[in-house]
Amino acid sequence: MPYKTKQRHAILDYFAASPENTHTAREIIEALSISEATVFRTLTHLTDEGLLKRFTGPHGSTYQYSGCGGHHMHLKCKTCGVLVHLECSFAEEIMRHFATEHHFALDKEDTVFYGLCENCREGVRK
Amino acid sequence: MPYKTKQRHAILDYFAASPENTHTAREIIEALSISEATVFRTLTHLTDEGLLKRFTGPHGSTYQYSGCGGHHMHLKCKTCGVLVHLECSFAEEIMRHFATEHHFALDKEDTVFYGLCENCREGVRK
DNA sequence: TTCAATGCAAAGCTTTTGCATAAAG
DNA sequence: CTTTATGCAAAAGCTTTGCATTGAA
Repeated sequence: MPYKTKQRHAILDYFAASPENTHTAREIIEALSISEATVFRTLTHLTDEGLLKRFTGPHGSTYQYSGCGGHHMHLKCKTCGVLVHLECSFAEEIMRHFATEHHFALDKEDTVFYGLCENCREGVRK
Repeated sequence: MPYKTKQRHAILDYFAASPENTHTAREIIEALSISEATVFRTLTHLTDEGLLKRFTGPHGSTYQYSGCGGHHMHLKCKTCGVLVHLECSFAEEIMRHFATEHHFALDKEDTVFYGLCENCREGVRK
């Protein structure tokens, strides 16, 4: 089981303070003045434990608070990065469709829908 | 417009030869003996042109042939990496649900469902 | 005391860039 | 002749690892 260290707490608090935003390892390193090694190791642990969600992009990974740890899909806005938790019975419908029609067992945890949220959609129109 | 070079052709042929598989930059570099710089530059160009699809993971990117270039969602198997093109009217239903119920404009091109394909699912059971 | 976590520095990887040369249009 | 592509080597990131030390249980 993980030890309750000052660093681990600081990092988790940082994410919990803005559950709607994603943060990079670099950002944590600079904001909290914790060593690179510790930040990367802790981010990996927290992700493995399900407390954070990791998004891997072309220029490295970003992480986001996932305190709920629920088994559900997510919607992610390509512009502002906000992550919407999809607690919706329609998810089951999607699962069923892929299973019966495409012989594909969807992984809820890992599936992320990408698109534009309401706010950013309006921004585009302007 | 891009020049028709020997290297560009070789790379595109390599992908076209196995449209159902993903390949890494390193693999291309070694298999075709083309310089790193050229491979990365060409992969970027081909992805921008829509001829390849890029998947970014924790340890680098993988690319897959995408000749069809269609506007549809994809299913990707987490185990074998196979990419299934989702040409299915259910996609419209999903779009509509997210738009009306979640005010979210899904991006078909970028949305990838992750899970296990039929073959790999059977493998797990053994 | 025991075992995990930290920090520092060094190393590993993937990917990018500068620049001279070669090839395509 | 003009413009893009190539190759090499160097550099830039992001992330990981080794090792001695610190701190939690």
